[in-house]
Amino acid sequence: MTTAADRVSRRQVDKFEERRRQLAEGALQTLSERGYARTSLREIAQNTEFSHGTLHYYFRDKVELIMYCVRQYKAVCVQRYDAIVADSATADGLARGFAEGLAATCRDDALLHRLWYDLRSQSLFEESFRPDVAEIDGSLERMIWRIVDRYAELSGQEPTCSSAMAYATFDGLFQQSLLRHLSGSDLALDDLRAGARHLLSHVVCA
Amino acid sequence: MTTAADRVSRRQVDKFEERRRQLAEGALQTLSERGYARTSLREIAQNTEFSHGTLHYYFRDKVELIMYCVRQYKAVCVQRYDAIVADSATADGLARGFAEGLAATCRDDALLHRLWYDLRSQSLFEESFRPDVAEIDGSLERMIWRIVDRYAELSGQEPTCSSAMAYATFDGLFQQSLLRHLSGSDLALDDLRAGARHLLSHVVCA
DNA sequence: GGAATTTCTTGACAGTCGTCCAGAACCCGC
DNA sequence: GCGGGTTCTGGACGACTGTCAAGAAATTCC
Repeated sequence: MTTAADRVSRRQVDKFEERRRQLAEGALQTLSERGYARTSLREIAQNTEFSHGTLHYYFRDKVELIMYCVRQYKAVCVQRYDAIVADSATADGLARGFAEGLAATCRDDALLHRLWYDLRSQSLFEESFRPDVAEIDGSLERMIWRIVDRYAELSGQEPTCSSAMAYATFDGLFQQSLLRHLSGSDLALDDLRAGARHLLSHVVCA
Repeated sequence: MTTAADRVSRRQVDKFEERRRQLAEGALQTLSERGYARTSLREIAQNTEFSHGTLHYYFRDKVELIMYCVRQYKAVCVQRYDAIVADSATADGLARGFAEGLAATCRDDALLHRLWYDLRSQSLFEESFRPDVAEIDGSLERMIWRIVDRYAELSGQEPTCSSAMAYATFDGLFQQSLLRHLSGSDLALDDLRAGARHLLSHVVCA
């Protein structure tokens, strides 16, 4: 049964979680504009309607806030491509949809992914970042593998490499494209599209 | 002709440059251990035999020091693989040498390359970093391309992708391997070797 | 409406940061 | 060994950082 105290506590927990989510959303925005190293808690708070003290009411310290943000980022990031897998009936259609999806992500969410690469680099130095970063990396790898696997299936071929390999190469391609796109290159997105399709056709064989 | 003043001035310039190089070397060491965001000028100075004030005698500000370090890193980094190209007489020998070179770099210079990925991420936020980062990225791309091109030549095949594509994928592979290696994975180096050979055989065709 | 609890603000704290500068220490030609 | 230039030191400065706690404000409950 549910006591009155449980109901109260439950609602408080929900409100608490909701505010955490809301604060993390603002933080994610500020972080993606300024980068991890240059963003202070006061700056994050200024882009919300709360004071900097509030951040310490909802998060123990800066690391906990950052990691909460990263996990929130992941949720948005991964599922985008599963619709493409579900909607594509031919290998070529999947390839086209995937390439377009990557280009759209690079164009529309450039700042968020810039932050992702920043935080992944930080995790090379800050061990406390690694578990969450590894988890996101893993879910991205699985996402890429669903694409590759479905592409192989649709084209009646077999993947020629491991999922780790596939993820590493697609990630490298995306990262390089992001760098060029943010540097103002007009060709970056087209090259990303072409590169993705080329890569996809090379990770499978009959 | 060379005047006495010229000789004096010349020697001073040399000494000045030599000390800059020496300070940058120490800075590179400290930076690679702690990362860009966590390394202060005082900390850099403490790992040399000089005081923190000296850094500002030889470098205008922190950015100039960092960029000087990065350029020094580049010089060490690129040429390593050209010997492999020159020494390999067969396609398979080149592939083996290249794969072993990548694994050795990942093992021996992990911290330096961790710093490279850190600084490249920083360049996504700090525009003043971009020219130097882009230049290093370009020289790495050319280095990779010399490998691929020579491999195609030795195996009587043609490259199937652009040099930008080749660099992006090999870089992605290396970066992922570095992350796993630094996280303590024993398989990282072997996977890197295998991945590199696999990738190399797939960027060419008859 | 008043008491209790949650939520939020504000200011302070102890550090650290990059930068600057007055002057000490050193080097070198004369 | 003296003088002038180069090299280096170490302290000071103001700005900024993450963290904390005391209390104001808002909300909730009876």
